[in-house]
Amino acid sequence: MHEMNANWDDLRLFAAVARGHGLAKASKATGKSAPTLSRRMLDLERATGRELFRRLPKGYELTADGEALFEKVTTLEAGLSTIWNPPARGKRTLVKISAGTWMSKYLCEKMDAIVGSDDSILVRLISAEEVLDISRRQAIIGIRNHRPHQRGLAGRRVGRVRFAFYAINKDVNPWARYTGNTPSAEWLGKHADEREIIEVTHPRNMLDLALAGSARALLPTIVGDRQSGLMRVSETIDELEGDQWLVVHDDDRFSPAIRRTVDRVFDVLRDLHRNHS
Amino acid sequence: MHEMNANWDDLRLFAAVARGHGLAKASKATGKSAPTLSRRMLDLERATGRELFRRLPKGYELTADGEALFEKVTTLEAGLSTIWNPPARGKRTLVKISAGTWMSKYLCEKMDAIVGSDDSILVRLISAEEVLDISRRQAIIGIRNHRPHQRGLAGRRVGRVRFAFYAINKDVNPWARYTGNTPSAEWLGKHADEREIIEVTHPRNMLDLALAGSARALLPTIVGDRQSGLMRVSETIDELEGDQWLVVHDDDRFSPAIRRTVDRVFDVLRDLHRNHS
DNA sequence: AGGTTTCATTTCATGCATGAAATGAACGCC
DNA sequence: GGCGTTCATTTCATGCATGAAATGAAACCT
Repeated sequence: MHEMNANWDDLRLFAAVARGHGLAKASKATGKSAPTLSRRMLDLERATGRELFRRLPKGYELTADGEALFEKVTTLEAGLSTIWNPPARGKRTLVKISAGTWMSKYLCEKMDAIVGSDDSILVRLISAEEVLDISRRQAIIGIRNHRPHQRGLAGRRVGRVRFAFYAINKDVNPWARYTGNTPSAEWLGKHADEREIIEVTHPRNMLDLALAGSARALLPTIVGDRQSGLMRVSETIDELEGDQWLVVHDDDRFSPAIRRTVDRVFDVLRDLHRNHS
Repeated sequence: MHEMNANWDDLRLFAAVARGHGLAKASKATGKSAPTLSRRMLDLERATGRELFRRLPKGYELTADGEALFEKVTTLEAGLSTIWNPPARGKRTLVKISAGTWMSKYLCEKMDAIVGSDDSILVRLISAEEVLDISRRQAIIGIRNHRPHQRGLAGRRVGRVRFAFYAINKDVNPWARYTGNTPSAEWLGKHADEREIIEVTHPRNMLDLALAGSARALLPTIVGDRQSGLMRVSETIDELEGDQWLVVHDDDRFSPAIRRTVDRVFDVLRDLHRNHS
């Protein structure tokens, strides 16, 4: 057996067998069964080319070679004792997720899948139409409609987003118009002309108007197609079609807690696109 | 994850990943696949509660925590380098097996199963009726008709041995009598009376006489019943019935080579008894 | 912009290490 | 001597860690 491939974990188990003077006590200490320990000790004797134990009816007794190895293993065990620190308890990682109105709404529906039983994170969902600065840590995770170009940011493409009008039926003609600074809001401003318009200052009010039968709302198809009580009343708008990205700061990929959260947010978003297209 | 259960082998793999600056080179060095290494590094990060790597498109880069751990692991790796010595090559263990005539004959038939491809042992089969002193290492393994009582000897019961007369047919009347110092030889001396006797000074000559049709031979049933050309021509002799034991010195149980040989001899003998009874 | 290469991660099938159960051995007690 | 206990080892079924294959991402080249 080549040195590089010998299982170091057999050393840890060896120490437990030596301390317990046999397999029975070591089995309790390590959570491995006695048959497994028996085999692993034979593996270790083969790897070292030495007889480490006398196998007696009442248990295992170290040989001189075994005593020497035990000393070496307890020394390295002590040296390793500082590396197995669990993360500080009660110290949650704040994970700021920024998304627009429609994505925020969806993430709220799926928050159980994002947080679950993970008590090492504290999620703050920042619902805003403007783009927060991830490189300055205004957000940790961003849902974006552009690929990240900024240095130090990493992006994962989630899917494609299209816009269309939605209403309770085709007879509804007025447009609900959001007056903010988004591509879809700008499109509405450019194409409204002399149409009957109802202006709102928050995107969710467009949806309210549509559901009330008062106006058509320009919504992402992944949102409108899932909304009961509404139907699509136009073709999709080519100008507004684009990709959706999950953006993270490179440095934050190193925290297991953040990695897990990123993965779960990504999964949730991918599900949305997968079930839609 | 509790410290006692953390897998030390992850540390060995960690060093390989750190040296190879990623999973691809470490996979070649360790013989583990990249997916496995990826999972094991995540396991280790969980056990330590630290981010050990930056995961980049071109591979893995150690964090400061990772650098610290790498230093510690290479130190312990160096400390362990002397324990993985393979056994000295070309140095065979001499395994002296002592048995009486009939068991020696049988073991010779089964020597392939005992030695096989095991080139770490050299078997010396000592065929003798007298009992060699295992505690003084005249023999390493003994096939005995008594349970070992001597301190430091360990015995494993193989089976039961019975004696009966064998001949080519019931019409053969002379007895072949071995003049040595065994229980069956003594029994023959006590019961021969005025019978026609042919004396021999070696047990195998009794068999020769029987096969030649010149005499009856008192043989263990496990021997006589297997001998083509002979049939049992008497009931078994109660006085001569007894157990057969495999006896080893306790100290010799620690050598893997001897252990293996003991196990194989035991298996071969058990087969004999199992197929017979 | 499209294609190729290299790397890591995910998905899925399966080999093998593991543990439950059975077995064997030794010891102690009645 | 028979029975019970404790321990280790063997046998057999199976859960899970592993690796093959697929997938995704980034970088580089044309």
